[in-house]
Amino acid sequence: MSSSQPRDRGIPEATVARLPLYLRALHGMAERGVATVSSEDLAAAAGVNSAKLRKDLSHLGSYGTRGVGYDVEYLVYQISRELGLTQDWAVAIVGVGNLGRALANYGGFVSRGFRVAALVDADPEVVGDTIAGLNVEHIDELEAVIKRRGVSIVVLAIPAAAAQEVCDRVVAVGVTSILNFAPVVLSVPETVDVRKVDLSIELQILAFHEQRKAGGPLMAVDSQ
Amino acid sequence: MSSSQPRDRGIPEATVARLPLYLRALHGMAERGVATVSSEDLAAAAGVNSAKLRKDLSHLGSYGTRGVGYDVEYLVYQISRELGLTQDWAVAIVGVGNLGRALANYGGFVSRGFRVAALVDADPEVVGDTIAGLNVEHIDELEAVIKRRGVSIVVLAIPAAAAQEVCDRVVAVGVTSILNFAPVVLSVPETVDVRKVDLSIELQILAFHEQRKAGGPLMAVDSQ
DNA sequence: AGCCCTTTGTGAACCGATGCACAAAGTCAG
DNA sequence: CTGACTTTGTGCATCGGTTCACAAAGGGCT
Repeated sequence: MSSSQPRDRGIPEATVARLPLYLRALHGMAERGVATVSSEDLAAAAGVNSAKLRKDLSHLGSYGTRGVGYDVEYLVYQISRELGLTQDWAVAIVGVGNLGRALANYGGFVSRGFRVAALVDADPEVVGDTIAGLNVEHIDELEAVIKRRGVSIVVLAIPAAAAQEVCDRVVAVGVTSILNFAPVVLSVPETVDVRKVDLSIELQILAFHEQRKAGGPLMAVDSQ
Repeated sequence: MSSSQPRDRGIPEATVARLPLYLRALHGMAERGVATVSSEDLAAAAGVNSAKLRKDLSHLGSYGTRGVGYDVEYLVYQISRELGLTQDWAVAIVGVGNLGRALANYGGFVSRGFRVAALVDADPEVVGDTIAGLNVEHIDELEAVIKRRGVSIVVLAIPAAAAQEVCDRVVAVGVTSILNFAPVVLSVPETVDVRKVDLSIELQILAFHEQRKAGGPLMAVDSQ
Protein backbone atom coordinates (compact mmCIF):
# COMPACT_ATOMS: atom_id res chain seq x y z
CA MET A 1 0.00 0.00 0.00
CA SER A 2 1.58 3.27 -1.07
CA SER A 3 1.56 6.35 1.08
CA SER A 4 -0.85 8.23 -1.14
CA GLN A 5 -4.16 6.45 -1.37
CA PRO A 6 -7.06 8.40 -2.85
CA ARG A 7 -8.90 6.75 0.01
CA ASP A 8 -10.28 9.38 2.25
CA ARG A 9 -11.24 12.31 0.14
CA GLY A 10 -14.54 12.45 -1.63
CA ILE A 11 -16.45 9.32 -0.88
CA PRO A 12 -19.75 9.86 -2.71
CA GLU A 13 -22.69 10.53 -0.45
CA ALA A 14 -24.62 7.67 -2.01
CA THR A 15 -21.81 5.32 -1.09
CA VAL A 16 -21.66 6.55 2.49
CA ALA A 17 -25.36 5.85 2.82
CA ARG A 18 -24.83 2.25 1.78
CA LEU A 19 -21.77 1.43 3.88
CA PRO A 20 -23.87 0.79 6.99
CA LEU A 21 -25.87 -1.69 4.95
CA TYR A 22 -22.78 -3.61 3.97
CA LEU A 23 -21.58 -3.47 7.51
CA ARG A 24 -24.76 -5.01 8.77
CA ALA A 25 -24.58 -7.82 6.26
CA LEU A 26 -20.94 -8.42 7.12
CA HIS A 27 -21.64 -8.58 10.83
CA GLY A 28 -24.21 -11.26 10.16
CA MET A 29 -21.71 -13.23 8.15
CA ALA A 30 -18.97 -12.86 10.73
CA GLU A 31 -21.35 -14.24 13.33
CA ARG A 32 -22.09 -17.23 11.15
CA GLY A 33 -18.39 -17.84 10.85
CA VAL A 34 -18.01 -16.87 7.19
CA ALA A 35 -14.37 -15.92 6.57
CA THR A 36 -14.48 -14.70 3.00
CA VAL A 37 -17.21 -13.33 0.77
CA SER A 38 -17.50 -12.43 -2.90
CA SER A 39 -18.94 -9.15 -4.08
CA GLU A 40 -21.78 -11.14 -5.58
CA ASP A 41 -22.79 -12.73 -2.28
CA LEU A 42 -22.30 -9.66 -0.18
CA ALA A 43 -24.30 -7.59 -2.62
CA ALA A 44 -27.15 -10.07 -2.45
CA ALA A 45 -27.11 -9.97 1.35
CA ALA A 46 -27.21 -6.20 1.34
CA GLY A 47 -29.85 -5.97 -1.36
CA VAL A 48 -27.83 -4.14 -4.01
CA ASN A 49 -26.18 -5.24 -7.23
CA SER A 50 -22.61 -6.39 -7.25
CA ALA A 51 -21.17 -3.79 -9.58
CA LYS A 52 -22.38 -1.07 -7.28
CA LEU A 53 -20.97 -2.80 -4.26
CA ARG A 54 -17.56 -3.19 -5.85
CA LYS A 55 -17.50 0.43 -6.90
CA ASP A 56 -18.52 1.52 -3.43
CA LEU A 57 -15.78 -0.51 -1.80
CA SER A 58 -13.22 0.68 -4.29
CA HIS A 59 -13.70 4.17 -2.92
CA LEU A 60 -12.28 3.05 0.40
CA GLY A 61 -9.31 1.30 -1.09
CA SER A 62 -8.41 -2.02 -2.63
CA TYR A 63 -9.34 -4.43 0.08
CA GLY A 64 -10.39 -7.46 -1.96
CA THR A 65 -8.40 -10.29 -3.46
CA ARG A 66 -9.10 -11.09 -7.09
CA GLY A 67 -10.20 -14.61 -7.61
CA VAL A 68 -11.17 -14.88 -3.95
CA GLY A 69 -13.27 -12.07 -2.61
CA TYR A 70 -13.15 -10.00 0.57
CA ASP A 71 -12.00 -11.05 4.00
CA VAL A 72 -15.02 -10.51 6.20
CA GLU A 73 -13.23 -9.42 9.37
CA TYR A 74 -10.90 -7.12 7.56
CA LEU A 75 -13.68 -5.48 5.60
CA VAL A 76 -15.73 -4.98 8.75
CA TYR A 77 -12.79 -3.18 10.24
CA GLN A 78 -12.15 -1.00 7.21
CA ILE A 79 -15.75 0.06 6.81
CA SER A 80 -16.09 0.70 10.54
CA ARG A 81 -13.02 2.84 10.52
CA GLU A 82 -14.20 4.77 7.47
CA LEU A 83 -17.54 5.48 9.08
CA GLY A 84 -15.84 6.49 12.29
CA LEU A 85 -17.33 3.64 14.30
CA THR A 86 -14.04 2.59 15.81
CA GLN A 87 -14.39 5.48 18.17
CA ASP A 88 -17.06 5.79 20.79
CA TRP A 89 -19.80 8.33 20.15
CA ALA A 90 -21.77 9.79 23.01
CA VAL A 91 -25.36 10.39 22.00
CA ALA A 92 -27.98 12.37 23.87
CA ILE A 93 -31.65 11.69 23.31
CA VAL A 94 -33.92 14.64 23.93
CA GLY A 95 -37.51 13.61 24.52
CA VAL A 96 -38.34 10.32 26.19
CA GLY A 97 -41.81 9.70 24.87
CA ASN A 98 -42.44 6.37 23.23
CA LEU A 99 -40.05 7.15 20.42
CA GLY A 100 -37.29 8.32 22.72
CA ARG A 101 -37.69 5.18 24.81
CA ALA A 102 -37.60 3.01 21.74
CA LEU A 103 -34.35 4.65 20.72
CA ALA A 104 -32.86 4.40 24.20
CA ASN A 105 -33.54 0.68 24.25
CA TYR A 106 -32.50 0.01 20.69
CA GLY A 107 -29.67 -2.49 20.67
CA GLY A 108 -28.54 -1.51 17.21
CA PHE A 109 -26.84 1.58 18.58
CA VAL A 110 -24.62 0.09 21.21
CA SER A 111 -23.35 -2.56 18.84
CA ARG A 112 -22.17 0.11 16.43
CA GLY A 113 -20.06 2.29 18.66
CA PHE A 114 -22.87 4.56 19.78
CA ARG A 115 -23.42 5.04 23.45
CA VAL A 116 -26.56 6.66 24.75
CA ALA A 117 -24.95 8.96 27.27
CA ALA A 118 -27.91 11.07 28.32
CA LEU A 119 -31.67 11.26 28.31
CA VAL A 120 -33.34 14.63 28.64
CA ASP A 121 -36.97 15.63 28.86
CA ALA A 122 -39.09 18.63 29.81
CA ASP A 123 -41.84 16.73 31.57
CA PRO A 124 -41.26 16.80 35.39
CA GLU A 125 -43.27 13.58 35.50
CA VAL A 126 -40.51 11.57 33.81
CA VAL A 127 -37.45 13.53 34.95
CA GLY A 128 -35.68 11.37 37.50
CA ASP A 129 -37.00 8.10 36.08
CA THR A 130 -34.55 5.47 34.98
CA ILE A 131 -34.90 4.32 31.38
CA ALA A 132 -32.58 1.79 29.81
CA GLY A 133 -30.32 2.22 32.82
CA LEU A 134 -30.10 5.97 32.51
CA ASN A 135 -31.41 8.74 34.67
CA VAL A 136 -33.68 11.16 32.80
CA GLU A 137 -32.48 14.72 33.32
CA HIS A 138 -34.31 18.00 33.03
CA ILE A 139 -34.17 20.00 29.86
CA ASP A 140 -32.85 22.97 31.86
CA GLU A 141 -29.70 20.91 32.31
CA LEU A 142 -29.36 20.34 28.56
CA GLU A 143 -26.23 22.39 27.98
CA ALA A 144 -24.54 21.17 31.15
CA VAL A 145 -25.28 17.53 30.36
CA ILE A 146 -23.97 17.80 26.82
CA LYS A 147 -20.71 19.29 28.01
CA ARG A 148 -20.26 17.02 30.99
CA ARG A 149 -20.84 13.82 29.03
CA GLY A 150 -18.97 14.86 25.91
CA VAL A 151 -22.05 14.41 23.74
CA SER A 152 -21.39 15.01 20.07
CA ILE A 153 -24.59 13.73 18.49
CA VAL A 154 -28.05 14.79 19.61
CA VAL A 155 -31.26 12.98 18.76
CA LEU A 156 -34.44 15.05 18.84
CA ALA A 157 -37.51 12.98 19.65
CA ILE A 158 -39.71 15.86 20.72
CA PRO A 159 -42.80 17.63 19.39
CA ALA A 160 -42.37 19.83 16.35
CA ALA A 161 -43.14 22.99 18.30
CA ALA A 162 -40.14 22.52 20.59
CA ALA A 163 -37.64 21.29 18.05
CA GLN A 164 -36.17 24.54 16.74
CA GLU A 165 -35.59 25.96 20.17
CA VAL A 166 -33.83 22.87 21.46
CA CYS A 167 -31.90 22.66 18.23
CA ASP A 168 -30.63 26.22 18.67
CA ARG A 169 -29.55 25.44 22.19
CA VAL A 170 -27.54 22.35 21.31
CA VAL A 171 -25.95 24.10 18.36
CA ALA A 172 -24.99 26.93 20.66
CA VAL A 173 -22.96 24.58 22.86
CA GLY A 174 -21.13 23.18 19.87
CA VAL A 175 -23.06 20.12 18.72
CA THR A 176 -22.70 19.71 14.96
CA SER A 177 -24.64 16.49 14.30
CA ILE A 178 -28.36 16.20 14.85
CA LEU A 179 -30.82 13.45 14.08
CA ASN A 180 -34.27 14.99 13.94
CA PHE A 181 -37.51 13.05 14.28
CA ALA A 182 -39.70 16.12 14.64
CA PRO A 183 -41.66 16.99 11.52
CA VAL A 184 -40.15 20.42 10.95
CA VAL A 185 -37.36 21.81 8.83
CA LEU A 186 -34.68 22.88 11.26
CA SER A 187 -32.66 25.91 10.42
CA VAL A 188 -29.00 25.57 11.38
CA PRO A 189 -25.63 27.02 10.40
CA GLU A 190 -24.17 25.17 7.45
CA THR A 191 -21.45 23.69 9.61
CA VAL A 192 -24.10 21.59 11.32
CA ASP A 193 -25.37 18.32 9.85
CA VAL A 194 -29.01 17.51 10.29
CA ARG A 195 -30.51 14.24 9.19
CA LYS A 196 -34.22 13.82 9.46
CA VAL A 197 -36.50 10.86 9.73
CA ASP A 198 -40.16 11.52 9.20
CA LEU A 199 -42.24 8.47 9.79
CA SER A 200 -45.27 9.81 8.02
CA ILE A 201 -43.32 10.70 4.88
CA GLU A 202 -42.41 7.10 4.33
CA LEU A 203 -46.04 6.10 4.57
CA GLN A 204 -47.04 8.77 2.10
CA ILE A 205 -44.54 7.49 -0.42
CA LEU A 206 -45.92 3.99 0.01
CA ALA A 207 -49.45 5.31 -0.46
CA PHE A 208 -48.44 6.95 -3.70
CA HIS A 209 -47.17 3.70 -5.15
CA GLU A 210 -49.99 1.68 -3.70
CA GLN A 211 -52.46 3.98 -5.38
CA ARG A 212 -50.80 3.34 -8.72
CA LYS A 213 -50.92 -0.37 -8.30
CA ALA A 214 -54.54 -0.35 -7.27
CA GLY A 215 -55.35 1.69 -10.34
CA GLY A 216 -55.38 5.35 -9.58
CA PRO A 217 -57.93 7.94 -10.70
CA LEU A 218 -57.26 7.18 -14.34
CA MET A 219 -56.15 3.58 -13.96
CA ALA A 220 -52.98 4.10 -15.89
CA VAL A 221 -51.79 0.94 -17.59
CA ASP A 222 -48.33 0.43 -16.29
CA SER A 223 -46.06 -0.94 -18.95
CA GLN A 224 -43.54 -2.19 -16.45
CA MET B 1 -55.14 22.37 -21.24
CA SER B 2 -55.83 19.47 -23.56
CA SER B 3 -57.46 16.25 -22.48
CA SER B 4 -54.14 14.44 -22.33
CA GLN B 5 -52.07 15.91 -19.56
CA PRO B 6 -48.71 14.28 -19.01
CA ARG B 7 -49.75 14.56 -15.40
CA ASP B 8 -49.95 11.14 -13.96
CA ARG B 9 -47.36 9.08 -15.70
CA GLY B 10 -43.81 9.11 -14.60
CA ILE B 11 -43.46 11.43 -11.68
CA PRO B 12 -39.77 11.10 -10.77
CA GLU B 13 -39.13 9.19 -7.59
CA ALA B 14 -37.12 12.09 -6.17
CA THR B 15 -40.13 14.33 -6.65
CA VAL B 16 -42.50 11.90 -4.98
CA ALA B 17 -40.20 11.82 -1.97
CA ARG B 18 -40.43 15.59 -1.64
CA LEU B 19 -44.16 16.04 -2.12
CA PRO B 20 -44.91 15.13 1.52
CA LEU B 21 -42.47 17.85 2.53
CA TYR B 22 -44.30 20.46 0.51
CA LEU B 23 -47.56 19.20 1.84
CA ARG B 24 -46.39 19.65 5.40
CA ALA B 25 -45.24 23.19 4.73
CA LEU B 26 -48.52 23.99 3.00
CA HIS B 27 -50.58 22.64 5.87
CA GLY B 28 -48.70 24.92 8.20
CA MET B 29 -49.42 27.88 5.97
CA ALA B 30 -53.08 27.01 5.58
CA GLU B 31 -53.38 26.94 9.35
CA ARG B 32 -51.81 30.36 9.61
CA GLY B 33 -54.34 31.63 7.10
CA VAL B 34 -51.96 32.15 4.19
CA ALA B 35 -53.97 32.09 0.96
CA THR B 36 -51.25 32.28 -1.65
CA VAL B 37 -47.59 31.42 -1.69
CA SER B 38 -44.73 31.92 -4.12
CA SER B 39 -42.37 29.12 -5.11
CA GLU B 40 -39.63 31.05 -3.35
CA ASP B 41 -41.41 31.12 0.00
CA LEU B 42 -42.74 27.60 -0.17
CA ALA B 43 -39.32 26.30 -1.11
CA ALA B 44 -37.79 28.05 1.88
CA ALA B 45 -40.41 26.58 4.19
CA ALA B 46 -39.75 23.10 2.85
CA GLY B 47 -36.00 23.47 2.88
CA VAL B 48 -35.32 23.11 -0.85
CA ASN B 49 -34.45 25.57 -3.58
CA SER B 50 -37.16 27.21 -5.61
CA ALA B 51 -36.18 25.89 -9.03
CA LYS B 52 -36.49 22.35 -7.76
CA LEU B 53 -39.82 23.07 -6.19
CA ARG B 54 -41.21 24.54 -9.40
CA LYS B 55 -40.00 21.62 -11.45
CA ASP B 56 -41.46 19.19 -8.97
CA LEU B 57 -44.84 20.87 -9.05
CA SER B 58 -44.76 21.11 -12.81
CA HIS B 59 -44.82 17.33 -12.93
CA LEU B 60 -48.28 17.35 -11.39
CA GLY B 61 -49.66 19.96 -13.71
CA SER B 62 -49.78 23.70 -14.07
CA TYR B 63 -51.33 24.76 -10.84
CA GLY B 64 -49.66 28.11 -10.27
CA THR B 65 -50.48 31.57 -11.48
CA ARG B 66 -47.64 33.58 -12.99
CA GLY B 67 -46.97 36.79 -11.22
CA VAL B 68 -48.88 35.54 -8.17
CA GLY B 69 -47.88 32.12 -6.95
CA TYR B 70 -49.81 29.08 -5.84
CA ASP B 71 -53.15 28.96 -4.10
CA VAL B 72 -52.41 27.16 -0.83
CA GLU B 73 -55.69 25.27 -0.49
CA TYR B 74 -55.75 24.20 -4.08
CA LEU B 75 -52.18 22.99 -4.02
CA VAL B 76 -52.80 21.04 -0.82
CA TYR B 77 -55.63 19.30 -2.57
CA GLN B 78 -53.67 18.53 -5.73
CA ILE B 79 -50.67 17.14 -3.91
CA SER B 80 -52.88 15.13 -1.57
CA ARG B 81 -54.70 13.64 -4.49
CA GLU B 82 -51.48 12.83 -6.30
CA LEU B 83 -50.09 11.07 -3.27
CA GLY B 84 -53.32 9.20 -2.79
CA LEU B 85 -54.11 10.84 0.52
CA THR B 86 -57.65 11.74 -0.38
CA GLN B 87 -58.55 8.17 0.29
CA ASP B 88 -58.38 6.49 3.64
CA TRP B 89 -55.58 3.97 4.14
CA ALA B 90 -55.90 1.26 6.74
CA VAL B 91 -52.56 0.54 8.34
CA ALA B 92 -51.66 -2.38 10.57
CA ILE B 93 -48.76 -2.12 12.96
CA VAL B 94 -47.08 -5.40 13.80
CA GLY B 95 -45.10 -5.24 17.01
CA VAL B 96 -46.16 -2.97 19.86
CA GLY B 97 -42.88 -2.46 21.63
CA ASN B 98 -41.83 1.10 22.27
CA LEU B 99 -41.51 1.82 18.57
CA GLY B 100 -44.86 0.29 17.70
CA ARG B 101 -46.48 2.34 20.46
CA ALA B 102 -44.80 5.48 19.28
CA LEU B 103 -46.18 4.88 15.81
CA ALA B 104 -49.64 4.02 17.07
CA ASN B 105 -49.78 7.31 18.98
CA TYR B 106 -48.20 9.41 16.28
CA GLY B 107 -50.60 12.14 15.28
CA GLY B 108 -48.91 12.71 11.95
CA PHE B 109 -50.56 9.64 10.50
CA VAL B 110 -54.18 10.37 11.20
CA SER B 111 -53.91 13.86 9.82
CA ARG B 112 -52.67 12.51 6.50
CA GLY B 113 -55.34 10.01 5.62
CA PHE B 114 -53.75 7.09 7.42
CA ARG B 115 -55.77 5.18 9.92
CA VAL B 116 -54.15 2.74 12.29
CA ALA B 117 -56.65 -0.06 11.90
CA ALA B 118 -54.95 -2.85 13.80
CA LEU B 119 -52.20 -3.60 16.29
CA VAL B 120 -50.72 -7.06 16.38
CA ASP B 121 -48.11 -8.63 18.63
CA ALA B 122 -46.77 -12.04 19.55
CA ASP B 123 -46.31 -11.41 23.26
CA PRO B 124 -49.28 -12.78 25.22
CA GLU B 125 -48.45 -10.20 27.85
CA VAL B 126 -49.59 -7.31 25.66
CA VAL B 127 -52.26 -9.05 23.58
CA GLY B 128 -55.59 -7.75 24.77
CA ASP B 129 -54.19 -4.45 25.98
CA THR B 130 -55.60 -1.24 24.61
CA ILE B 131 -53.12 1.10 23.03
CA ALA B 132 -54.08 4.35 21.39
CA GLY B 133 -57.66 3.21 21.59
CA LEU B 134 -57.02 -0.09 19.83
CA ASN B 135 -57.12 -3.62 21.05
CA VAL B 136 -53.86 -5.50 20.52
CA GLU B 137 -54.51 -8.75 18.70
CA HIS B 138 -52.49 -11.92 18.56
CA ILE B 139 -50.10 -12.56 15.72
CA ASP B 140 -51.93 -15.80 14.97
CA GLU B 141 -54.81 -13.62 13.86
CA LEU B 142 -52.61 -11.63 11.49
CA GLU B 143 -54.13 -12.80 8.23
CA ALA B 144 -57.68 -12.61 9.51
CA VAL B 145 -57.18 -9.11 10.89
CA ILE B 146 -55.68 -7.84 7.67
CA LYS B 147 -58.58 -9.12 5.63
CA ARG B 148 -61.28 -8.09 8.07
CA ARG B 149 -60.03 -4.51 8.41
CA GLY B 150 -59.09 -4.03 4.78
CA VAL B 151 -55.48 -3.28 5.68
CA SER B 152 -53.36 -2.34 2.69
CA ILE B 153 -50.19 -1.10 4.36
CA VAL B 154 -48.31 -3.00 7.03
CA VAL B 155 -45.72 -1.54 9.35
CA LEU B 156 -43.19 -3.96 10.80
CA ALA B 157 -41.87 -2.84 14.18
CA ILE B 158 -40.56 -6.21 15.28
CA PRO B 159 -37.16 -7.81 15.89
CA ALA B 160 -35.05 -8.62 12.86
CA ALA B 161 -35.34 -12.35 13.42
CA ALA B 162 -39.12 -12.32 13.00
CA ALA B 163 -39.37 -9.87 10.15
CA GLN B 164 -39.02 -12.11 7.12
CA GLU B 165 -41.55 -14.60 8.36
CA VAL B 166 -44.18 -11.98 9.13
CA CYS B 167 -43.38 -10.30 5.85
CA ASP B 168 -44.03 -13.52 3.94
CA ARG B 169 -47.33 -13.95 5.68
CA VAL B 170 -48.66 -10.48 4.93
CA VAL B 171 -47.50 -10.72 1.34
CA ALA B 172 -49.32 -14.04 1.07
CA VAL B 173 -52.62 -12.38 1.96
CA GLY B 174 -52.12 -9.70 -0.65
CA VAL B 175 -50.42 -6.78 1.08
CA THR B 176 -48.20 -4.94 -1.38
CA SER B 177 -46.87 -2.07 0.73
CA ILE B 178 -44.62 -2.58 3.72
CA LEU B 179 -42.79 -0.15 5.95
CA ASN B 180 -39.97 -2.04 7.63
CA PHE B 181 -38.19 -0.90 10.77
CA ALA B 182 -36.38 -4.18 11.34
CA PRO B 183 -32.72 -4.10 10.39
CA VAL B 184 -32.88 -6.79 7.71
CA VAL B 185 -33.20 -6.85 3.96
CA LEU B 186 -36.61 -8.33 3.27
CA SER B 187 -37.01 -10.47 0.24
CA VAL B 188 -40.33 -9.95 -1.52
CA PRO B 189 -41.87 -10.38 -4.97
CA GLU B 190 -41.18 -7.37 -7.14
CA THR B 191 -44.84 -6.39 -7.08
CA VAL B 192 -44.42 -5.52 -3.41
CA ASP B 193 -43.03 -2.19 -2.25
CA VAL B 194 -40.84 -2.16 0.81
CA ARG B 195 -39.53 1.00 2.38
CA LYS B 196 -37.14 0.71 5.22
CA VAL B 197 -36.16 2.95 8.05
CA ASP B 198 -33.07 1.97 9.96
CA LEU B 199 -32.45 4.24 12.89
CA SER B 200 -28.86 3.18 13.33
CA ILE B 201 -27.98 3.83 9.70
CA GLU B 202 -28.84 7.49 10.09
CA LEU B 203 -26.56 7.74 13.10
CA GLN B 204 -23.75 6.06 11.22
CA ILE B 205 -24.02 8.56 8.41
CA LEU B 206 -23.87 11.38 10.93
CA ALA B 207 -20.84 9.80 12.55
CA PHE B 208 -19.08 9.65 9.22
CA HIS B 209 -19.50 13.37 8.65
CA GLU B 210 -18.79 14.24 12.25
CA GLN B 211 -15.53 12.37 12.04
CA ARG B 212 -14.54 14.44 9.04
CA LYS B 213 -15.31 17.68 10.76
CA ALA B 214 -13.42 16.69 13.88
CA GLY B 215 -10.43 15.83 11.73
CA GLY B 216 -10.34 12.14 10.91
CA PRO B 217 -7.36 9.78 11.18
CA LEU B 218 -5.40 11.87 8.71
CA MET B 219 -6.98 15.22 9.49
CA ALA B 220 -7.79 15.95 5.88
CA VAL B 221 -7.97 19.65 5.17
CA ASP B 222 -11.40 20.20 3.83
CA SER B 223 -11.40 22.86 1.15
CA GLN B 224 -15.10 23.49 1.48
C1' DA C 1 -56.27 49.62 -22.99
C1' DG C 2 -51.42 49.53 -22.47
C1' DC C 3 -47.30 49.06 -19.82
C1' DC C 4 -44.52 47.38 -16.12
C1' DC C 5 -43.63 44.16 -12.69
C1' DT C 6 -43.72 39.67 -10.69
C1' DT C 7 -43.48 34.84 -10.85
C1' DT C 8 -44.24 30.58 -13.17
C1' DG C 9 -42.91 26.77 -16.20
C1' DT C 10 -39.28 24.73 -18.83
C1' DG C 11 -35.27 24.06 -22.28
C1' DA C 12 -30.66 23.09 -21.82
C1' DA C 13 -26.27 22.43 -19.51
C1' DC C 14 -24.36 20.15 -15.85
C1' DC C 15 -23.42 16.80 -12.26
C1' DG C 16 -23.39 12.65 -9.76
C1' DA C 17 -24.78 7.89 -9.66
C1' DT C 18 -25.63 3.49 -11.95
C1' DG C 19 -24.63 -0.52 -14.60
C1' DC C 20 -22.15 -2.89 -18.23
C1' DA C 21 -18.46 -5.31 -19.66
C1' DC C 22 -13.75 -6.45 -19.62
C1' DA C 23 -8.74 -6.28 -18.62
C1' DA C 24 -5.86 -7.04 -14.70
C1' DA C 25 -4.68 -9.78 -10.94
C1' DG C 26 -4.81 -13.26 -8.28
C1' DT C 27 -5.73 -18.63 -6.92
C1' DC C 28 -5.34 -23.40 -7.53
C1' DA C 29 -4.62 -27.90 -9.76
C1' DG C 30 -1.58 -30.70 -12.11
C1' DC D 1 5.94 -23.61 -13.86
C1' DT D 2 2.05 -23.23 -16.67
C1' DG D 3 -2.55 -22.70 -17.85
C1' DA D 4 -7.43 -22.55 -16.66
C1' DC D 5 -10.54 -20.32 -13.80
C1' DT D 6 -12.42 -16.91 -10.62
C1' DT D 7 -13.34 -12.44 -9.08
C1' DT D 8 -11.89 -7.78 -8.40
C1' DG D 9 -11.42 -2.96 -9.85
C1' DT D 10 -12.55 0.39 -13.28
C1' DG D 11 -13.24 2.98 -17.94
C1' DC D 12 -17.11 4.23 -20.30
C1' DA D 13 -21.78 4.91 -21.69
C1' DT D 14 -26.10 6.05 -19.77
C1' DC D 15 -29.53 7.77 -16.88
C1' DG D 16 -31.93 10.50 -13.61
C1' DG D 17 -31.82 14.59 -11.03
C1' DT D 18 -30.37 19.43 -10.19
C1' DT D 19 -29.58 24.04 -11.37
C1' DC D 20 -29.46 27.98 -14.28
C1' DA D 21 -31.53 31.36 -16.74
C1' DC D 22 -35.08 33.13 -19.52
C1' DA D 23 -39.28 33.44 -22.37
C1' DA D 24 -44.13 33.25 -21.58
C1' DA D 25 -48.01 34.44 -18.81
C1' DG D 26 -50.61 36.76 -15.85
C1' DG D 27 -51.89 40.82 -12.46
C1' DG D 28 -52.55 45.47 -11.39
C1' DC D 29 -51.68 50.45 -11.82
C1' DT D 30 -52.37 54.50 -14.47
